[in-house]
This record gives sequence, structure tokens and C-alpha cells, in this order.
Amino acid sequence: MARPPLARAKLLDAAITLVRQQGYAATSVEDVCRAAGVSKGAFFHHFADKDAMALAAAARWTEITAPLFASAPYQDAPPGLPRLIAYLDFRKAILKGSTAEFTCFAGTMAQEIHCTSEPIRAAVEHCISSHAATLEADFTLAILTARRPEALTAQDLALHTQVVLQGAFVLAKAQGGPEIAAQSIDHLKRYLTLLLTPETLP
Amino acid sequence: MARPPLARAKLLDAAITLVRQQGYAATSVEDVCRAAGVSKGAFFHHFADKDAMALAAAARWTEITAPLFASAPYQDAPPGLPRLIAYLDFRKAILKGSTAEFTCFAGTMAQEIHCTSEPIRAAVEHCISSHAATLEADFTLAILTARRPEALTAQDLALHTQVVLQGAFVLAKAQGGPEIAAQSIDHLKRYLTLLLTPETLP
DNA sequence: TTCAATACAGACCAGTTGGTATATTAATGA
DNA sequence: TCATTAATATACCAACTGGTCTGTATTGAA
Repeated sequence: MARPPLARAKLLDAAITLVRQQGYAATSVEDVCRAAGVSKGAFFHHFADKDAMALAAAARWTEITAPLFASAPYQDAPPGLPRLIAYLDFRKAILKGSTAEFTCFAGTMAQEIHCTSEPIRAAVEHCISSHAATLEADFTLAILTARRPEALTAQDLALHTQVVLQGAFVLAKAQGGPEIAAQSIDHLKRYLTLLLTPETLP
Repeated sequence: MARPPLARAKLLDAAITLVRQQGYAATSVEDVCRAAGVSKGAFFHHFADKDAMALAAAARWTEITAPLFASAPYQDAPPGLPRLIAYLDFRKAILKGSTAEFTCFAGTMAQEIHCTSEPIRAAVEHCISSHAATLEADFTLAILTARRPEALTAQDLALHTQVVLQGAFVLAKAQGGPEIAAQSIDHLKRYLTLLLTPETLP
């Protein structure tokens, strides 16, 4: 090998940023190159085509977000419901900056390419479901100790959590601000509390 | 005036269909013309530019969906919580066909143009919030008779309902099927029931 | 019957798109 | 030290993009 592939990482980061702002189709290869400060030659050296870059960007998105959550403060909360509530407080806490800065690359991609690119669809589905899976252990525990053991599965609840978050992003984009997202996360917290609080209640 | 503007309606319907499949940026003006079976001349006779068409399509989307919900069977349910539950059952019932057929034009547009077109952002925001507003009366009533009068507003709950639906669409697109959407709507039904059921509970 | 306005068609244009071909640079291994 | 190969750059292309221009057909009002 020659020098390390600097451009590749810069291209993926630029792509993720631009897609979160404008969407995938509206982001041209040249846009990405310009934002990354590299040439088109570098782009097509690292990626066969634009879709291959999208696939790599999905992988990079998980690479970025996974450690962010793995080292987040909510991991120190007691397992089960408390940690899930702490997770949602963390999700609220990171609703900072412009809409494009706190919304999800994977969700944005899913909206655009669900009909047109099966590989990308699968890749972003993996982004979302693998993140949801990190919550399953706590859901499993919370369900076990729950007061009302309605027929619930941890996977189902973990995915519903992502549904609320993705929907919160859509409404936040529509409204142009994060307020609705914070409110909806509060509703989700209340739902999980009502559903999974152990033992008695007033 | 000469003959009625046939092409305009066909163009808007085609645009809505295509945007739900591919997104806005990926849908070219020619695509829309071809799908509508009219010429480019007709397109630019009716719309100043592509964005003007998007604005008109947002209005048309409300024109289509408003009567669909206004005449839906859930309107016959008793007011308050029962009607809200019936509403969500209706939303589940219309999760039929391909992903593009049951997902929301406004939500898709919001994801793509939130940073790039303020007028379109406002238009699709109106689509969503005006639909949410149709639920507010029932939420107001349900909150009044609710067992636990936590600080809730009807508007807030109505918007949270839309958050869950929009998020359900995103995950359905990512997964390539409606199952997750139905499950999340069930969670929302359970939440509203836990929160708003009047009087005592076991 | 004429006339003006609306509704539509189709050719055309300049800019942009994704992608290629080719050249240059810089490390690595023999 | 020198060939090889990865990494980056630049010029370029055909296809497509949003948008314009000009022309035509249909209609209602006078």
C-alpha cells in the first residue's frame, strides 16, 4: 500500500453530513468531493459508484454511532427499566444543534431508497436494527420484572423505541426544531414506565 | 377559460405517487410528465418550477387524505378514547399494498427538503399538523375523563400520534414490510389506553 | 365569426450528473 | 534502488436535468 486512505474517511464523513442535510439523491458525487476536499478521481478509486459509497457510509454510520452509545453515561444506570429511561434521557440530551445534526442518516436513506436499492435498504435496516438490539437485554430484564406481563417481546419494544425516535426526527424536520422530538421521547418514557414499572403503583 | 386543466391533476397525482416511491430529488420533471402522460409544456404551463409543483402536491395530498379520514368508519365510534382507538385501528387497516402505497407523502418530503426549501417545509408541516388537529377534540375529551390527569395537552398527544405513525413508516421502509408499523400502532394504542382509560383499573 | 385567453405539445438549451481514461505521486517490498 | 501498486488528480464524456421558446388547438365571450 501507499499512503493511508485519508480521502476515503473524509468522503464518507462528508457524505453522511450532506445526506443528513439534503438527502441522498440531492447529494451529488461532486458535492461530496468538494465537501471532503478531494478530487473525483479519489472518489471513484475508493468506490465503484455512488451506491457503493452509500453502502460504505451506512457501515461508517454504525462505526460512528455504536461507540457513541456504548460509552454514553446511561450505560452506568441500573439494568432494566432505569437504564432504558436513562437511554431516552440521553437521546433527548443529544437533540442539539440544527435539525440535520441530530437526525439519523439511516432513517433518511431508508425513506429515499426503499424502492430503488435493495442492498442499501438492507444496509440501513441493519444500522437501525443493530442499534435496537443493544437495548434488548434491558428490555428482557424489564419485562421479566414487570407488573403486567402482557405478551411483550424485548425485540418488539426495542424496535418501537426506534420507531418513536425516527418519527420524532421526521416531525422535527417538518417543524424545523427539536421540541416535538423531546416531547415524544417523554411520551415514550411514560409508556415504558406505565408498562414496565415493577410491583405496585399508587 | 378554455378546457378544464386535466393535466394539472394528473401531474399532481403522478408526482405524489413517484415521490412516495423514490423521493423528491430522485423524481425528475420528465418522470412526472411521463407518468401523467402529458408533455413538459403542460407541466411548466401549470407550475412555475418543480418546487411550485411540490407545493401544489402538498395541498393536493391534504385534499386527498382529509376526506379519506373524514368519511372513515372510526368517525362513528364514541367520542374520546374509543374513537382514538378506532382511528388507530383504521390506520392499521390501511397498511396494505407496497410500502410506497401506504406511507406518507408529507413525511417523505419533510425528510428531504427540511434544509433546502422553507416554503415546502412549511407546506408539508401543515399537512401533518392539520391532520393531527382532527384528533384534538377526542384527545381533549379523553384527557378530561382520564384517571391520571398528568400535565397533558391534546395537541401534544395528537402530534405524538403522528410521530409514531411517521416513525412506523420509516421502519417499514427500512424493513421492506408493514409488520413493524402495525406493531408500533399497537404499542401506541396500549399507551393511550393506559394513560387515558377512565376510572378504575384492576 | 372573430378574438383573446387558456391548455397543451415538442423542440431545444445550458448546466449538471454519474462515470471514465489517463496521468502523477508516494510508499512498500525485493 | 527500482519496480510495483495504492492513492490522488485532472480532463473529459454522454446522458440527463430543470427550464425556455415557439407553435397549436380548444374554448368562451363579444
